Amino acid sequence: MGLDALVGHAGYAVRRFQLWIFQDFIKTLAAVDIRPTQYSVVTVIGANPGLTQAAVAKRLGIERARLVHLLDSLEQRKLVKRVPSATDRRSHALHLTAQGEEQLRKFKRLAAEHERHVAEKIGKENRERLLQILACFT
Amino acid sequence: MGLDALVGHAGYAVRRFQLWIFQDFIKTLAAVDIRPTQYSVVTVIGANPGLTQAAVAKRLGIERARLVHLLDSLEQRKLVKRVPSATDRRSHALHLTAQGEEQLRKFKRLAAEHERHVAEKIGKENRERLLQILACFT
DNA sequence: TATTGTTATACTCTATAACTATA
DNA sequence: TATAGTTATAGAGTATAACAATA
Repeated sequence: MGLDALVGHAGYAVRRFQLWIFQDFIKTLAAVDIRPTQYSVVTVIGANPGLTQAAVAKRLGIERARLVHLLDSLEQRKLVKRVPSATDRRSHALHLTAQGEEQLRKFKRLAAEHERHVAEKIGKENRERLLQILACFT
Repeated sequence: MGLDALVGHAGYAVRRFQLWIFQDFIKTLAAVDIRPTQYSVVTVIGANPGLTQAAVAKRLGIERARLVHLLDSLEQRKLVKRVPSATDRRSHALHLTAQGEEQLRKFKRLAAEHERHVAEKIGKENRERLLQILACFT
């Protein structure tokens, strides 16, 4: 069975690849129950303590409304905390808890393992090339 | 604001790229009201008339249950028809209508235009490299 | 007036399970 | 018993709009 025009479409290949990569990520981090979006949120807060919700949402391309629920869940799990902002009473400063910092190190180790799966799948050099080509989207 | 570990993750870049590419596809084909998944279904049926629903679903990595609704919509729009199979009364042979064939040519012209947008965004050679790297996922 | 976080709604997509009619 | 198509449901993800508190 032929795919005809789909073979020449970057979007089709990228979509299939993205599905594979997310499935592997979810499986590799299943023991800590962290999904790709959760990982991106915890990582960005860990690297930039004190950010507002609006700033995180904008940087990661997530809707503000969706981030509310993501943070609710992460806060319940004691990984993240919302601290009242000192300068703007509308906004929250986001921080990792001590437990969040500790867990993040574990998440990163597992994410690195996932990344090795990617390298095995498409080749180490191809993975590097891919990151270079798509650097403008990060 | 830094992304920390996210910068080195292929999955993050691929996800952001995929969102961009789908948005451009949807916008470029808005005049004919065709989304990426619909395009992939019509294209595969056009290139392989007579396929069963199960075969299309498996080839494109779509759930059988979801394909039912996709085909309902495409059939209502007179682009696709379900023909009773001659050999297996459980299954349908999928075909494009005459109108479907005609419309598909228009879809392909617009999809090619979208593909040029991709080439402009990441560069012609990078697009080629990307297709080569991800060929194993099609 | 505009922005922050929140709530609510709707629609798409994904993942299942179960049903029917066939094989 | 297994498979093809269908129906139904639940959970993510996306896209909006609107609201209260605050700037």
